[in-house]
Amino acid sequence: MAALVRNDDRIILHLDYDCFYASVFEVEQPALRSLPLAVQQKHIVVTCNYEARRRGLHKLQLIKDAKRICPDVVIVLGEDLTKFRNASKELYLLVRSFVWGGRVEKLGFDELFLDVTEMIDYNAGVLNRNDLTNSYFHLDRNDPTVGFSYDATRFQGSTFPATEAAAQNDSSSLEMRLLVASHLQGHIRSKIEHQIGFTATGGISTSKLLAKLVGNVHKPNGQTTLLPPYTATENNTSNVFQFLDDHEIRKIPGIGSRIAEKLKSHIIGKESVGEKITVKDVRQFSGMSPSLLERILGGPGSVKGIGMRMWNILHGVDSSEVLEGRDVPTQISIEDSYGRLDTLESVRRELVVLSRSLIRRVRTDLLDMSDDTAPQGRWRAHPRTLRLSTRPRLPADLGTRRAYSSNRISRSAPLPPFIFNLDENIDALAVRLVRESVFPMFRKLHPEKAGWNLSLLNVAVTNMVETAGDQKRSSGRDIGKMFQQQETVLKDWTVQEPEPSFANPQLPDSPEIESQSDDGWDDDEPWSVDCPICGVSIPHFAQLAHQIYHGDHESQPSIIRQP
DNA sequence: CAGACTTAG
DNA sequence: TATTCTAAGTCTG
Repeated sequence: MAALVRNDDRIILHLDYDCFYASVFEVEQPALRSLPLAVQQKHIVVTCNYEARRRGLHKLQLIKDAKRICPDVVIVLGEDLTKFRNASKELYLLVRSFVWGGRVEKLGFDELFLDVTEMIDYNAGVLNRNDLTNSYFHLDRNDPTVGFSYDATRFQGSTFPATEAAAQNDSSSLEMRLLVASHLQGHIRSKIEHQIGFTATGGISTSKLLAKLVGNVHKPNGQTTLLPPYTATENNTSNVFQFLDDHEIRKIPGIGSRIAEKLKSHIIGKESVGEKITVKDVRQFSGMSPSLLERILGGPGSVKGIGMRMWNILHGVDSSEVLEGRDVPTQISIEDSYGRLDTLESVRRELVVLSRSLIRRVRTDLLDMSDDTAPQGRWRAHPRTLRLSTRPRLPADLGTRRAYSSNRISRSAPLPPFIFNLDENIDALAVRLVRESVFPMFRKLHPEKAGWNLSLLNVAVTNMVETAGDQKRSSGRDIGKMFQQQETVLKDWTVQEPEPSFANPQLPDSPEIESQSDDGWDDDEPWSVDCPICGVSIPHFAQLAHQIYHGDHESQPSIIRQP
């Protein structure tokens, strides 16, 4: 058997805000707290509060079923994610303010991973073992008045297993470090509740995998610490195996429907329709090994090294790091779904609506307003690529049993830079973007004029290039990368070509674009462009003056962003 | 790189 | 089973 190496030196917290979308409405309108509340997107309940769950509602239920089961349910519309995104950001910033080194990773809108190893090792180190009951947790190394009192003779919240074995008094033991961490977790959850109004569920362990899974044990508004021992000895069984073994494999993070199906059919055979299979079933399967898993799960399209990775996960081993939050996203996308979308004109109308939202989001998420020298805001990054995705409605004929597929198709093209013009109104920018770029891409994706019917449209910007001078992360480290970044940004700024360098996707027979066939983008207004040194938006006529102001790049004549 | 696929909430 | 509205990451051609 391969050696089992578990890394127990890290302390990881997982936080999950309880029924997040519903809670956002409850915080906004506290009267909703005592009522059954469901959040609707299109024809389904995407989430509901616990009062609604008590009455039989659940996630991803049809609205008509929800109303039938619970006629007095309060239904609110949640298709616009803006307020969820804002609440998520506010919570993230609060939590990050507690964690040394800002080691906080977001997973979706409602989950966080915290690497609190340094805080815990420091605080376990200053414990007074003669008076553990009156301990003090230091939230600031340099200011001893910042922190909270706690009782270090007991865990805060619940544990798994529920009853502890013999307590160890050694401050460097894993048990003591986890105990201290459970009090930090409790403090953070209480701040989240009292300062912002959300309850959250917490998990405390030594990896993202175990912290997330163990948090599920007491939901909602609870927290659970996975107790040692994490490795089996002659006398004790490992609590990690104890905990993991009864989990359905599909519930393990990293095992999705695809992998679960493959494992299932290889372990219990093909004709197993609704059956469950647990971690123990897989782990104890005859001949189980990383290489057997590699044979079962490998093959074309699957990730390399998947056998070893799955073997580790099934043994509770996860060495993945808590990644620091990024200050710019890698993509921004807007989508909507439709019951029926089968004419060019309706598609064009919807694409304009989506593009408007997209440009609004690009402005709110990519514009840094905290720079006094740029009153309109300074671009933190420029996306360079535009992507249109659609989901054609499945042919209804023999459609009951079709293979698994994501069923989305997409086309990408360079993003025309005029959308960064802050003086232009968003409606006009959206109409132009659709006319000159998105709609031509649609024609490329669906060359036939009719005969299709779409259930989804998605417009996205990707391929972000960060603006020079935007510190990657507050720590300001990794100077080499910043210079490298600056170099790649500068490379994008070249002397303007006489010809428009990014043409419309070539559709000679497209009547929609023939009116402006040969003047490209730079027909009317001069674009404002962004200085690669300081990021400010410069009108065309002021570029030379701005370059002289910087001196750095005075050797470059007329700079314009190349697609 | 573009496009499909997988996983996640 | 996907259903909603996203976001990230990996693989193949």
